[in-house]
Amino acid sequence: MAHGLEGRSLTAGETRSLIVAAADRLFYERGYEATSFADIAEDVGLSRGNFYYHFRTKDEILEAVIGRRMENTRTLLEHWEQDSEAPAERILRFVDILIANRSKIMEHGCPVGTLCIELAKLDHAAQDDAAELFTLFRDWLARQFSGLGRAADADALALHLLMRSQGVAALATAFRDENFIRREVADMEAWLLAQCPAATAPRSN
Amino acid sequence: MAHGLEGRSLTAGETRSLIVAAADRLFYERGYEATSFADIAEDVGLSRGNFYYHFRTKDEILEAVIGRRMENTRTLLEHWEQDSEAPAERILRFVDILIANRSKIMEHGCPVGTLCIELAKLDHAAQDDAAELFTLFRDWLARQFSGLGRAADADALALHLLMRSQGVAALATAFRDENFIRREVADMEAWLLAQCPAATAPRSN
DNA sequence: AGATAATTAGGTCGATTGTCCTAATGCGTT
DNA sequence: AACGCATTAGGACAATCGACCTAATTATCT
Repeated sequence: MAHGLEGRSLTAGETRSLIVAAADRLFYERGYEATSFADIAEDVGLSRGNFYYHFRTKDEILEAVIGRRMENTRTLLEHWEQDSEAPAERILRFVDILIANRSKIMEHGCPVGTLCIELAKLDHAAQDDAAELFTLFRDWLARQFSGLGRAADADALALHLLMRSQGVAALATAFRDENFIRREVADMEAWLLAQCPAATAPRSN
Repeated sequence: MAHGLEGRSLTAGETRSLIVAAADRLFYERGYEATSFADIAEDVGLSRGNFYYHFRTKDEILEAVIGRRMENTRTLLEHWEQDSEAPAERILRFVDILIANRSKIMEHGCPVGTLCIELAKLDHAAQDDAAELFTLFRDWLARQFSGLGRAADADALALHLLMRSQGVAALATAFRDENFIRREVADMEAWLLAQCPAATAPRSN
């Protein structure tokens, strides 16, 4: 067991967290619809009856998973903001997700993008909540571009970078081409430098 | 009825085509897994039993749908090649899909990209066949870039453009923002001009 | 027209889905 | 020790899934 609480039984909140963590991973790897109650319960090691005690509907689990991702994303972005001083460096952290997570991305795509697409096709009530995950990155990136002296088009630049990362993830999954990821990440980094008005790049715009 | 064959009953091949066309649309709009035999049969107006006469498994339908899309895509690319002389113009045709299909894209994403992602998550046997749809565009675009004098990096440029269109489609679905699509399409067109060595652009590379 | 093949309709199969219920167990408090 | 509450296990529910079969109908050919 990985939770490190073998000595005693779990509180309801802890069990709930284990369920949400398992659902998070399974929704990402297999998709929301393709993941059943039984799949999650088996993954956590619970009976389906016990599972129902914590979550009564599948929509409830989805909401909890999205909430968990929101929280994790907020934490991640805060850490990036603390670790790096320069906005450009922070943005590079975002771009490097594609490299760091390349294996999982080539297998299952981007967790956020694929969830949004699936929920859109299902016309699911939570599709706007899932899109909020994108908004988190969007606003954070826009703030970094503002700090880079591009306040006027910060949101457009943020969307552009998000767009690129989504495109790279999608094609990386289809072609399973790691070199393609590295090449496009390098291109994004070059693009980023070109967007920096006061940067060291001798390129004139 | 839209098939214009009311006067007589349909041959097996015609019924089969209707099934594949309906499955094509439903797989796109709702997703592969979320579309059932009954959904397709009802859409075409057939009984499930009759349906089974034409397709014995769901994988068979998927293969037929992919085959249909392959054929349609080949035809589309050939027409683009016939309608336009200049490679740059042809590439613009590709980019303009995002504008022409913006409504459906904002609802259900890109037909090719979303299918590839879903099949990847299901670890479906046909995922490589679906990726061949991308290859069709990839090779066609690479030929156009070669004709543009960029034979050396034609494939990389083709993948880059594919990547952009995928990214735009994904974010357009999540945010349902038509202005975003138009802005990114304009950016892609500007990028395309910049890639043309003999173009009017005074940019030196 | 009659025989043969192609096509269709309707029903059924076991498995799985999300959802729900009840009985049993664990645990802290008195 | 006994109570009360939180948690769990295991089964059961109707509905739906992909898949399959058979009988009836229609079309085609001799």
